[in-house]
Amino acid sequence: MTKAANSSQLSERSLYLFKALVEHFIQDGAPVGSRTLSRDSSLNLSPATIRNVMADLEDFGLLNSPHTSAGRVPTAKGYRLFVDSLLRVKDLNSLEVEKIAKELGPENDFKSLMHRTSSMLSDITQLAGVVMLPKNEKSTLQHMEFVALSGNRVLVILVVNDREVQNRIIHTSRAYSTSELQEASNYLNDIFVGRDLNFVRNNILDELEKTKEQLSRSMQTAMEMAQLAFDYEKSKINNDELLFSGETNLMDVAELCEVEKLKKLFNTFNQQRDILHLLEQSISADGIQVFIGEESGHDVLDNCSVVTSPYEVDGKILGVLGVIGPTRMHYERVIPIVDVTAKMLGSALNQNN
Amino acid sequence: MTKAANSSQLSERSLYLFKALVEHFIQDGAPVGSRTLSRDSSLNLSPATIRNVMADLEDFGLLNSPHTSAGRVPTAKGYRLFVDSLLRVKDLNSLEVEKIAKELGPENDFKSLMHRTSSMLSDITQLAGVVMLPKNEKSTLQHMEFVALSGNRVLVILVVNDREVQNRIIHTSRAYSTSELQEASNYLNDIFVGRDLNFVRNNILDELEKTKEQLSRSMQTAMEMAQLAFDYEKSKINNDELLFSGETNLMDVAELCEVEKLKKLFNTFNQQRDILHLLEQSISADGIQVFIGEESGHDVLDNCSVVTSPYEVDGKILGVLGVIGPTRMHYERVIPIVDVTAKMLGSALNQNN
DNA sequence: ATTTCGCACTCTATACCAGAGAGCGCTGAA
DNA sequence: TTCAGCGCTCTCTGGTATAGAGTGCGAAAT
Repeated sequence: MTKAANSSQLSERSLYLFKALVEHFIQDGAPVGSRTLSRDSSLNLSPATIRNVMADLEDFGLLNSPHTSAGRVPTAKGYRLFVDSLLRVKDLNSLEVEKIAKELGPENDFKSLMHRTSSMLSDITQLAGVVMLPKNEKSTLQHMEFVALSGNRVLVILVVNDREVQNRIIHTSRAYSTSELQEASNYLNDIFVGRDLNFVRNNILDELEKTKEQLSRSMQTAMEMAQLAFDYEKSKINNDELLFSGETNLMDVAELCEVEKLKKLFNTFNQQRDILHLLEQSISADGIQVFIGEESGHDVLDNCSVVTSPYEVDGKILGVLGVIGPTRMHYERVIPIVDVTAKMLGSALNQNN
Repeated sequence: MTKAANSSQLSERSLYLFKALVEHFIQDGAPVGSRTLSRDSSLNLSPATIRNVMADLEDFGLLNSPHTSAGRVPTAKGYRLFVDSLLRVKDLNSLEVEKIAKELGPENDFKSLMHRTSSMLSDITQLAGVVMLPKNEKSTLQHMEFVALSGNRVLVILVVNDREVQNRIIHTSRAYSTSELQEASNYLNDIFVGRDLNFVRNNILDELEKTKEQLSRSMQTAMEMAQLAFDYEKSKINNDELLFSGETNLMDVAELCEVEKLKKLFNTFNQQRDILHLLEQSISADGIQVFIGEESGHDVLDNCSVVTSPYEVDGKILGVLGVIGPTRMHYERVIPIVDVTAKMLGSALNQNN
């Protein structure tokens, strides 16, 4: 064992070679051997020397041989070191920045802005993009409205958080006139606008009791109707919190070209649970985060890395976006892309909503 | 050449054997040879005889040998004959019908009803489900509403066709009060409710001119605002006309286990164009339709069949739904499933909206 | 002490070959 | 008309040989 390995501290040269190896592997995808590295790295070292160094790196758990006589491949720990300490992030060229800016223009409404962000991410990186929608825990009622439909049905529209419009149809026991519904919504708006949605939900009944005497019979029914609407709102699970794009790009990635793996991965995307969990980890940490392969704890992501960044408006984090690709991705490009996109989405949301 | 081949009319027996062969192939996916067929078919014929029959069937273009000495496989034409004339559709067992009915219960709103339909189709068939949303050519304005938001923004809500809620945010030059907006929407509702959306779009300006004198200045601005909203509505392309589910199920299908094919197929799904075109063909024909493999003209669907049925409310066809799977699918099961689903979706829409 | 060279060894990928098995078409007999 | 038999074709499987890439280690060189 060489000095480097004993000192539990890798030499400058070892790190340099390690970096070269990782870059080479990211480029080619093939395990890289001593000879290749000797040829390509600017240090003039013989393959034999490099073999010694690589043996050290393997002792440190940074490298790994798929089998006795293949080249070496970075481990998850190796990628970690690479991403955290060795990686030199490239600046995006102005053309790319421009493209991002164009996609995230202010002429989009909220939902389509999110969609565009996701598909733009996948497009520009040629990997899979994902955007986590803001969690609507702190939903504030902005406006509510009833519209009479045919056949004893009433359309309830809720405007929430200055941005989101929810609607559902409820069936009522009798038909309501437009003016009745107008009256009802005016009354409810007066009381509840600006309040938290949970508060509204919990207090509709109380309010109903409190004002029972002074309300006309028709108004009471209207209130009950509103309650119905909110009960629904409660039961409605937010099952489309994640937007994916470009999953098919992952089919081009050599590491994932087995149908079995792809199926598992795609199913994970569809279930959303695991990915959601992963993204939620990143919502608290600020700035770019990189999850590498098995690190994440989800074995479906074995050969995958996830690069995420929260996006925020007025310093308040709304959600997380990111890119999913093979561990062997071009971090130096993907990281700034995710970074810039998060910032631009933030400012687009700011001026737009 | 035997008599059967000359008479340009296949014998009863030939057809029986053909049917047996197709069923066998659908079951196993492996080319089926004369011996197998001799063993499994209830006719007691020797492999040699069956070989003669199979040769006839091949002359008719119904069968095909992948290579000299494999079994036979049905051609597209063969599937066509099978589906059109030989197939005996199974009745669904009550359990399955129940399951479909449960998923399409009336407690769903329009959009989620469509989603459920699609995912139910894929779930029950273990193939990919697709639902084409109603084309909104004949959109009738049901109600419109303006809601003031912060910062000179106004939320415009359109209720269309007794069912669909559209909304967008427009930026205005000044802030409007709630009562101003109320007044504006009342006015516009009076004029335009029940009219076609295109009519509204085209006549807003006229109406504005006509009533210029009698309107207050603020009302005029409100009208302009409405026009803005409708201009947007026009530019908004309907890019989510198709809902897919269970694409990953196709990964289990042996015929499609090559990554390249899958990628092409998935990309086709994402582009929607080709599939949309296919489904539109089926909207005019009433009842179940089966597109088999290359027949459809889209070579991505080489090994795929598409089973579709339009769904209707009050005898008016709203859209099309269906299942996409390998040519080698269990038609006798899939066809009634699609059929029943279309009918149930129709009645769910009827009582629901 | 570090670097390098040389050599033996290991593992993979590829091609090639042989034998088995499945299936076909054809012919001639029942 | 049916069917048994025969020769032929094609695929699949497993075994073997070979080339290539890369390692590890000891000895020589710097």
